[in-house]
Amino acid sequence: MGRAPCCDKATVKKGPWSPEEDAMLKNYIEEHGTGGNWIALPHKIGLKRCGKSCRLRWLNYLRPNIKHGDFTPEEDSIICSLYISIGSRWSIIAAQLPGRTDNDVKNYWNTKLKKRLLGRRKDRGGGGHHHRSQSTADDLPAGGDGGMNDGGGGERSLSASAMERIQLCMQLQELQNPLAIHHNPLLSQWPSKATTDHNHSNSNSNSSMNNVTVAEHGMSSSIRDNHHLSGQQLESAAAMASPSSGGENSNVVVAIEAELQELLYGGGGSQGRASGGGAIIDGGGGGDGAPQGDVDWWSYDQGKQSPVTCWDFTPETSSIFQDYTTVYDI
DNA sequence: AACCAGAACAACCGCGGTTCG
DNA sequence: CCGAACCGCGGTTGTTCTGGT
Repeated sequence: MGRAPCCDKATVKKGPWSPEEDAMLKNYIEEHGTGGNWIALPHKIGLKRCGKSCRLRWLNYLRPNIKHGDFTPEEDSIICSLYISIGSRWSIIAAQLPGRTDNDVKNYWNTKLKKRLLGRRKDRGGGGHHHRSQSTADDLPAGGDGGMNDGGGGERSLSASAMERIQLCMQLQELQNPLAIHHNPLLSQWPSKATTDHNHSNSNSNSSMNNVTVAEHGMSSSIRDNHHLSGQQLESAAAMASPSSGGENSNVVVAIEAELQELLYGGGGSQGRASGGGAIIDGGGGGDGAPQGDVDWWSYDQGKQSPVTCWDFTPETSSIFQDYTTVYDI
């Protein structure tokens, strides 16, 4: 049974918004608010638009204090680190970037950062570093080996973003220590475990056994319950990020933090950056391991523009990030 | 100057989760 | 408890812009 369409597609206008439509929507919302019902909103205003379209337009474009373009190195760093940690949870990532929307972040990642990070590997490949695990986006095949696919086609349950994160993680780790990836039990187990967890990802009350894996890594229940991270995502985030999951993985995180700088800004680039070398994930030993030299961008945020003051940093997201900071021992 | 390819951005689509009657 | 309506999110597509030839 299909879902009923949210609006009559024959009568609603599609495509780019005109300045007049923008003005109508903006004026109405500023005067009356959304009224809690986006579907009814266009009818009240007299717009021939789908309610979803109105909502999107408001959130991504018309809302006050929206920033467009010119992502700073700090923002780059936040996006990359969070993406590696939690995957394509653009709304959560965007919540850490004042004035940025999830759509903006997503576009920025897809068009720039991803290419900068993943694309760079190919350059390296030609430049003398030749590694065992070919982990570029193109190279990771359905039947790929290197321990990532555990016999029975584990890749079936891995999303593209998950694969991407594996690639990034492997790539970064290899840069740090070409041998380490093959000795990381969590990474080598991950596909099969993720498959198991993924099958139960929606049952947060019954899949206690799968949650054990999460609990072992210290993931809080509120993240799991409130934000529906799949077992796969939790697993990857926890495996890569949790300091409690073992020193080896902490090393991975440290490697990621360090190598992000190299990947993003080139060799020695971190030297010249005022900040951005910090870590969302302070894997370096339980909170003491603040990155020396560079300003960690969490401190930067807290000192100058705390997430709490973000324009869309709601109490809910605040609590979520409380969880993250707890989990990741930030 | 014209054309083309790739990049960047805006918007749409469909799905899962939540709420409410 | 169930189903419909709604919300929010992530993925994808379409359009516009920009740089190169």
